[in-house]
This record gives sequence, structure tokens and C-alpha cells, in this order.
Amino acid sequence: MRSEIDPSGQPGNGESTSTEPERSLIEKVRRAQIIEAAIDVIAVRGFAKASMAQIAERAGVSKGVISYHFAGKNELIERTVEQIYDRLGTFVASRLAAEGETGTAAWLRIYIGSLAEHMADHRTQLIALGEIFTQFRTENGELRYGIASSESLFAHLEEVFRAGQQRGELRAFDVRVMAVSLQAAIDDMFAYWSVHPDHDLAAHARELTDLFWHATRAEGRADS
Amino acid sequence: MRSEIDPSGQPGNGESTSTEPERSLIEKVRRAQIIEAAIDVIAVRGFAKASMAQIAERAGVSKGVISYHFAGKNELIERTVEQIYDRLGTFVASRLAAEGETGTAAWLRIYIGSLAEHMADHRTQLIALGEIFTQFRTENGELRYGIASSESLFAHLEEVFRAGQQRGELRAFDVRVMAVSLQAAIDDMFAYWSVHPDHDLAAHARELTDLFWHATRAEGRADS
DNA sequence: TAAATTTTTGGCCATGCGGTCAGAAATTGA
DNA sequence: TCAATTTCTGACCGCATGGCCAAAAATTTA
Repeated sequence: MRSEIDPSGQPGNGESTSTEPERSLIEKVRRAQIIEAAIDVIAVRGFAKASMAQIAERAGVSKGVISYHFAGKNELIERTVEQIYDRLGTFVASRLAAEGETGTAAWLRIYIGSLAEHMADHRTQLIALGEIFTQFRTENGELRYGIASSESLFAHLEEVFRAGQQRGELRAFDVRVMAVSLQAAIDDMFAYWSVHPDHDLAAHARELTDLFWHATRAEGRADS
Repeated sequence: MRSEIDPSGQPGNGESTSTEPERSLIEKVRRAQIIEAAIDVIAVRGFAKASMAQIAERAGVSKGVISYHFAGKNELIERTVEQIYDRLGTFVASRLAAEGETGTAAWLRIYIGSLAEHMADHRTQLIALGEIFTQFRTENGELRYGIASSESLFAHLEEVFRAGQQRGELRAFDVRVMAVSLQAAIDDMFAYWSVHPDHDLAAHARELTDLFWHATRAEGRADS
């Protein structure tokens, strides 16, 4: 998986700037139903085998219905990511907001922990998201949700680290490398859990918090 | 990218146990030529668009030639990975062997550093490998070179960490989580460099060494 | 109720894929 | 030199895909 979320709580710089198109009830229900089917099929059969026909069958409608309610497969996938993504982001942001400003150690614990907690309760979504992030490509062949699109996430993590450094709480290190590595470790925590369902995700999250606290804290500091 | 290499220098548990089939000169030349074309096409156009037709065109032969010299696309891809992989493994193993036993700090530096050094000189191969590792699937839909196939690599890293812990050099931590996280951070170092060619790979490798040394070392120890 | 509109169906299309094959071309060996 | 063998070509196959559309069905509006 790649590019979790921007936990800053911003409304998201997505395409939803101008007025949302009005949707009839049927429209909304069908779109939700198709997205749910897409998540299931992608999680179970893998992104590559999640054809329009498969998704339509799962949703119990004919293939044309998807084309009627979505501009195409790309839009369906992007709306699917958007939905999962938004819920996760809301959850993490609320957890972080509930804590106030209590330093980097607490921030790491809550950030990593809340991501893990939410995903533990939404395994199917996590697996679908992992499939999409690693396989969904734009027409020119680039990963649609690849490292290149994680820039705003990296920037946010960098800011957290830089603030900790300025407070004297963290040692000197390259914040970009730390941000990329933290994200990588989180991504692979989920990827590992995807493959090993019995793996203890919460414990992994706690270990990861320790790992990055030791990696970032200033010399001579005790654990928090 | 996933599943770098087993740096233990073992001959590799691959399929090459029994006697290698004899190959004519033409056979060897053609296979090398086709593998090279495959690397180029995969690196430039992406794995998804690297069809037999594309690879054949790049190699300057007709499509049938590939089928003549390889059992199918799967064999071509696997031989391609094998080639890149073997060279990288040889390089890293020799660097590690040249150092002898000098503790975990040195091991981390040489392991991460030699991977980065070799890949810096073989960017096209690295990108092709990244494409293959993240997209090449078995017939049942699993990633051919995914986390599930990294078990032996994780086991090896765990052993390095466990040895350091027993020597009192490293603090207590979950070696599996540390192994998965180190591999993730290395993978993403390469992935980041794939997307940002001007990124300083050697400096990133040094930062990563620092990161994991701080994350793993026993309390009260100075940097080495 | 009747017309207008929205929604759904299921078949059809062009495209690109990996793989196969008969026969041509090139190479080898006697 | 000339047959045997290896290597190569380019057309062709079956298959699955995403998307399209005319017509049927369902729903809303007048």
C-alpha cells in the first residue's frame, strides 16, 4: 500500500472543488452498491481480475449499469479509493485531534496506532486499497497512487518531524528520508498483515512506534 | 520493490538444481538479447505494457523467436529476475564477506550501502525489477515476488538482529517487525529514487543506516 | 391514464493479449 | 554439394477486456 492519508484534516485537494452534481436516490444507491461490489471483487480476486463483468455480477446488475452510473472503470476505481480513504482519514484525524499537542512520541503512537486500529476493523477495504495502490495505473503507465502522488503526505510527516527537532525532542536527521521510511514501514505492516492474517497488527503497530521513537529521539532522552 | 536478495551467499534454492540443459551459441546469445530487451521495455514502458510483441520489436526479432527460446512469458520474466538478482546478490555477498565480523553497525552500513551502490550503477535493471516485483503474478493471482516469497530474506535479517541482541549490542525488540520494516525502508528508498532520479541515493542509504542503528542499538551506546 | 424521462438489459464491437504453426531461411554436417 | 537440422518469420487463433448502443423496462411527471 502507498499513500495513506493526509492527516491534516484538510478537505482534500481532490476534484471535488466545484459543486457536486445532484444525484437521485437511485443514483446514490446504485453507486454505493457498485463500489461495495468493486471492493469485494478486488479484495477477493485481485485488481487484475476485477473486470467490469465481475463487478457487475457481484453487484447483481448488468455490465451496462456501471457504464451508466460511472464515466468508466477509472472513475469507479477512483471513487472507491476516495470512499475508503476519506473514512480512514476522518478516523485518524479525530484521534489526533482528541490528543492535543503532547509531543512526537504520543503523535507516533496515535498516528500509527489509529491507522492500524481502523484497518483491523476493515480488512477487506485494506486489501482492496493495497491492490489498487500497487496496480492501478494512469493511461501513460504511471502508478495512479504511487510514490509520486505521496508528496503531500511526505510533506506533512516532514513537518511533524521538523517541529520535534525544533523543540529539541528529536535528534538531527534527514526528515525526507525519515518520512519515506516511516510510510514504507506502515505500508508494509499492512501488506504483511494482508498476507498473514494471524499476524498481530496491534502489536506490530506498537513495535513500529518504538522503532521510530528510538530512531528519531534526541540522545539521552528516556522513553516516554 | 520487494525481496532484495539473500545475502548469505547460498547458491540459491532456485529451480537450477539438476543439470542445466546444453545451449548452442545462438541460443545463449538470443536469450541474453531477449532478456536485455525485456529489461529495457519493462523499465521504459512499464510491466503492464511490456507485451511479447513489444519485447520482440525491441530485440529486433519476430515474436515467435521468444516462444522458440523461452517456454513462455513467465519463463522469460523469471530468467530476467534471476539474472539481475544473481548479480546483485554476488556483489552484496562479496562486500559483506570482505568485512568479516565487525558488529551490527558495520553490517547495516555495508548491507544497505552495497545494495544502493550496485543499484546506482544499474538504474534500468532496478526499475525493471521494481516493476516485476510489484506486478508479476502467478496464475492464481498472487504476487510472484511478494511478501509471501520474502520469508527466507526475513529469516536471514532476523538472524542478524538476534545475533546482535545476544551480543548485547542491540536492545530488545521484535526481530520480525524490525526485519520487515528494514526491508520496507530499503525497498522504498529504491522506489523513491526510481521516481526522483536526482535524489541522492548514497546519502539516503547513509541516513537509513543511521535510522536503523538508532532504532536497534542498546541503550547508552555511542554511535560506531 | 398517457407521455416523458430515467434506468436497465444483453448483445456487439474493436483492441490487444499470449501462444501456435506451416513453411521459409539459415546453418550445420557428411 | 546437398541433405538434415536449427532457427526464424508473419499470419493466425481463441480469449478476455472496456466500452457502446438500440431497445426494453421501470419510474416519474403531467
